[in-house]
Amino acid sequence: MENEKENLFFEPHKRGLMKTPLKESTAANTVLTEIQPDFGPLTTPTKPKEISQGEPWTPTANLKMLISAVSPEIRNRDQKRGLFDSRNGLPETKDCLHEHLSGDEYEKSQPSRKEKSLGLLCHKFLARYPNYPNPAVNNDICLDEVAEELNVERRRIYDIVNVLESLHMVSRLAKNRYTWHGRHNLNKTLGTLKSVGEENKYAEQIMMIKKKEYEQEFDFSKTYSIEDHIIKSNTGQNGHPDMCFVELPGVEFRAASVNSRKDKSLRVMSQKFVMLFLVSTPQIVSLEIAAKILIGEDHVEDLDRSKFKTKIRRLYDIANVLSSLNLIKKVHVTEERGRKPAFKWTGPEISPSPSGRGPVFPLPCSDLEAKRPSKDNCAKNLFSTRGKPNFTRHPSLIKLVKSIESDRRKINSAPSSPIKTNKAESSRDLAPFPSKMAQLAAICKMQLEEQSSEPRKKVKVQLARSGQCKPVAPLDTPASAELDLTAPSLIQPLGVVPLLPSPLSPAVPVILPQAPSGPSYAIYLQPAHAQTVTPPQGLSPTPSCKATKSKDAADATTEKASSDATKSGASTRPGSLLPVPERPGAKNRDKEPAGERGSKRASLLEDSGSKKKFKEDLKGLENVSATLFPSGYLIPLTQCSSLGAESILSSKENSSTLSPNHRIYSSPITGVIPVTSSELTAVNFPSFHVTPLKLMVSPTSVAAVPVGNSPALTSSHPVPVQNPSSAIVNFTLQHLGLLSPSVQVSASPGAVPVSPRIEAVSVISDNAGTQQGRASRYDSPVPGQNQPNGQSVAVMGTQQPVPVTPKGSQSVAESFFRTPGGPGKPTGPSCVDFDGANKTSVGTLFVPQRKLEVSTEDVH
DNA sequence: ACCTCCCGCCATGCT
DNA sequence: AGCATGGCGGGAGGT
Repeated sequence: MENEKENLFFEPHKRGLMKTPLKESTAANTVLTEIQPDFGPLTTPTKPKEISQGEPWTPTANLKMLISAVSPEIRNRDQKRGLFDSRNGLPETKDCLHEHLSGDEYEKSQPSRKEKSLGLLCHKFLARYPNYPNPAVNNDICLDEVAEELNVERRRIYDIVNVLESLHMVSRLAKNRYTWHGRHNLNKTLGTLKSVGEENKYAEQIMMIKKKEYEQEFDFSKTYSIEDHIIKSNTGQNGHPDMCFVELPGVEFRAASVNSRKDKSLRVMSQKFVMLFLVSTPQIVSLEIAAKILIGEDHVEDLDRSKFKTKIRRLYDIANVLSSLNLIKKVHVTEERGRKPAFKWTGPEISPSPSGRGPVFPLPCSDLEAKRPSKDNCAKNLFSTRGKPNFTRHPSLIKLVKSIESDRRKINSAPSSPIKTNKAESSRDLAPFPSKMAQLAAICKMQLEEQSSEPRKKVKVQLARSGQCKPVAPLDTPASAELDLTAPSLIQPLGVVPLLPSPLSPAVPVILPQAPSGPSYAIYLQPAHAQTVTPPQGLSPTPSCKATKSKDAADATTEKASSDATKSGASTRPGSLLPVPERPGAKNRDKEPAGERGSKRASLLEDSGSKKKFKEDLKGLENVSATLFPSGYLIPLTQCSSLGAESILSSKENSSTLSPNHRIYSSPITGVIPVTSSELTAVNFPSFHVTPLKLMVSPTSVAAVPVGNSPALTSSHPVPVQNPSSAIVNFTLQHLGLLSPSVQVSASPGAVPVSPRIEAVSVISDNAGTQQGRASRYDSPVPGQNQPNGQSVAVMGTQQPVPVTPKGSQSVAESFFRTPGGPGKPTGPSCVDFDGANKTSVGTLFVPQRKLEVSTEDVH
């Protein structure tokens, strides 16, 4: 066991699969083995089981730290008890103990509760895998095995995996299997989450709650109602509550989200919880506030105690895992009332829309539910649609998303279902889609903004980039490497890019630029359409894309496209996937399945009418461009139209496989990127200083990150986009008005002058270089692999909660988000409401925060 | 007495 | 029916 470390990348499950989950007693032996050696020095209570894991990847630093943090107490106890032998080879001892000991003794001997804590368990779990796994290696995780090895019930593993999944550190492959991604996508994910959090106005909500509390202290009970309303409205509208799982672009998260319950709490709660940290200025979030916000809908005050308590319990679970990841640490906030447990973000600073623009997009659940028959209601409990319809996203979007998800699920989820071979595939298939949408949306925004100023080229570039990024980052190792290379150059990426292509090309053999991408997209989209029934425009985004593509490409048949896409996916993976020996067949299967999926979907949905619908829709929309982005993802279409379409296509393609081409394009894109950032900024943070940074970042991200998706964009745009036309317009206008400067800036990332005002705020004087530096800060264990994404780390200066502009920004945002799903209808009215709400909220924002004294005490 | 949160029942969903 | 997931909250360990 010990030897295992040998490999740089070990395979997670080296062991045979044993199914039986053992309980501690039984499994004890096994378990012990597993634990890492790293601890060595420490007496880690836990079992050292496998040493192997630790080393290769991350420098064990993380583990050590974690362990040290966690374990000291435990160790001591353990030692006392003698139960643990943390050292290796002890398992036996343990067993003996058990056997010998009689009831009481035995029990005593058993690990104390702490030893069984989720946090510790999580450390053990994490210790098994490198932070930056080699994509080439098989990184599958067998839950049963892990449970056995760690000697815990499977239920606990689910808790961990669910949280990790929310961060896209793992993704579900199949029934009992997950794929370990490590921190490769972490920054990107965080960036996306931040963007989404901003969209949801979490910061505002937090302030409101604090304010409320503050008032309460003074017995201003009345304020509650008002505030509550506000909160509710925000939540609902913004969609927090509604939000479903936020998916990232590249990584194959799609798979992860597959499960039926996907949207449920733990995962979503985890993401929301993280969002709170990313959005709040002090980056300290108390459990109480988090619980209130997460509960959202319910009247905060009214919350039943039980519900509140339950929420808190869950938050502890999540916090334990996040703590193990070193993303947060426990602290206490002292307020007038007293000390409250809270957590402080200790993870990397994230720029709102770090690298990717498009990758992420939150899935809207609530609305869809209603509309959709689908069983999976996103939020059964938490987000309950019930309370209010919240949605950040338009119904149409939601529908799309759901449909997509459902498809995915069907495809992926089947527990028994064969494992998806490569992430690449799956990710490409599914992931791209969403991300693309997001990207598109972002692009559109950009375009809109830029319209005035800049030409489409940028747009295209961006698109291309986005496309590229996604595919590349997650999957291909090589890509990542390349990316890394690129990163340095940042702005100059262009030059770099070219290089990449060649390397990539090998990896992604077949990928035809457009063909692959096109098809794949189409596939996804269609289903949605079909299922959704939705309005043509709104839903069709994907389809539209296809349509566009098809148009561009000469209407390749969807089927072909799908097939191509599949192929491409397969091709893409190669590099990354290789590792998995077993699966050669599987891969094929997977591929095929994908193809099938695509074909099915396509055939079913697309062919039947989706395409036609799309076209029609498009026509209706008028412009092709519009069409492309049907639902608003791409909203900007009109303006972008010609360009947009192309860009879209390219992006899609890129995303899927084209990496090479895309990359190439992307380089140019750099310019593009900026735009994205601007968009993001505009949307989310118009007021915030972020913008500048973003700009900076974006380039970097682009260059650096293969993934390319701009989470921010995605997040922000995705939902909103739906009604492209109106919404977009509004956006644009607003942005221009508010953001214009930023926008411009973004537009010309490198050279372009920054908008004066914003700039000042952001102070981005740093240029690309800065970006990079920041970005990497956090992780770097594995240089090469590190994230390609590289989100820009742009750190924003301080963020202030509510800058002056908030209102405008909000309104804008709202419009996006809100956009009524209806394809045709832009969301006028709804928006209004929001605005009102928002404004209110805005006012609220200023609410005095309480003084929080944070005593950073570490817990554990 | 309160904070944490483990534990495992049992609902949910898929096969 | 059987199995995989995972919501949920009782109640116990810690402090």
